[in-house]
Amino acid sequence: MATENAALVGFAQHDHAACIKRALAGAEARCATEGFRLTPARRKVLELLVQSHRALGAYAILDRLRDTGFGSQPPVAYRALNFLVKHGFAHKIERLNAFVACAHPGISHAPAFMICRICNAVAEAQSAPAEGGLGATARAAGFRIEKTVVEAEGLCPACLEQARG
Amino acid sequence: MATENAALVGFAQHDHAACIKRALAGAEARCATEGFRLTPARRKVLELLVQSHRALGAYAILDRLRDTGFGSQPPVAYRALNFLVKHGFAHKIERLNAFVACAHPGISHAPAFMICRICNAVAEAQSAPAEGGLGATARAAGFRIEKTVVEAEGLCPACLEQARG
DNA sequence: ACCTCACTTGTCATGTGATTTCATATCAGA
DNA sequence: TCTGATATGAAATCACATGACAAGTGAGGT
Repeated sequence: MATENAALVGFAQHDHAACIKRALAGAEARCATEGFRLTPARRKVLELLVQSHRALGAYAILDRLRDTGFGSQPPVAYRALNFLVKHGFAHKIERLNAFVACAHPGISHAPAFMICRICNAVAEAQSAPAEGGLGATARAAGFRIEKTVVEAEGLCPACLEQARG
Repeated sequence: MATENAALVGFAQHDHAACIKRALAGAEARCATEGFRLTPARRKVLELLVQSHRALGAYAILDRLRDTGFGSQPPVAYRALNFLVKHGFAHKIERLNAFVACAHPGISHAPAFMICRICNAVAEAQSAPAEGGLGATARAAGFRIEKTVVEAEGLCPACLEQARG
């Protein structure tokens, strides 16, 4: 049953098994068409991220890689993560020094994140700070924005409920 | 002459000596009225941050502290930095794992930062992501935002000019 | 003046995150 | 098949951050 594999994404339940499959298939397809090499290590790291559906530190990923027979030195994880981030399959959460699978792969991207400070669940949303007040400030200052990090910290619905308990 | 001490703040020149004095006096005043203890170590760290007027890593601060006769273990720096951040005298730049003095102390705060990827200069602006699209998304998702991190990376005016050269 | 409680400091030890370096292996295209 | 670009493995090292504990300092009550 789908509910057995249900997990948290964007703070809502969903069919997780299908979602993992879809994400990996999508990544494979895009790598094929764009000429990227989704090697076993990279694929495995993406799978780990999608599977856990939360922010994972590089060393947590490394542990899981080791258990699966891959190399166990930090660069193994970091190289795969860098590849995934570079091509938009994953994002780094600066606040947590951790990584999440991208929730909207393929779509143009100025991601914003909501991070629960209790359970560390992460939901991805869209943002466009460079088009708002910050963009105007930057233009006025002569600063050219190339990339933005937007991360909101707070309480996810579940932990909020818990806290009210 | 003021220009001798001129330095970068918000990508613009200014009278740095006066600015340092003002920042420290302001912090002292606020600590006095609110009952915080601006101890020598804390004051020194704030001074270092204001003086350098850029993002400093905790260990860079620690080095300077050591040279000035303070303790030389990491917690010395981190404790002072935590105090300063907690009370709004400084901010952490998540992207750089570094700290800057607050440019608008006392004023209510949802800071946004512009970070030059070449020279690491940092300018502080105001933001209100929780009141824009992200706020709406969060409300819809049932997420309660408590704090936001907004950091734009790009090129400051000087480095942009350099790059065009 | 003295006590006491809360807070601050100093230091050691350790945990966590990330990169440099160099040798080796694999793949795609000439 | 050669070659250049890219990917991997492994060792070492660097950078960032916290836990734990003992000792010192300050403000308020008695």
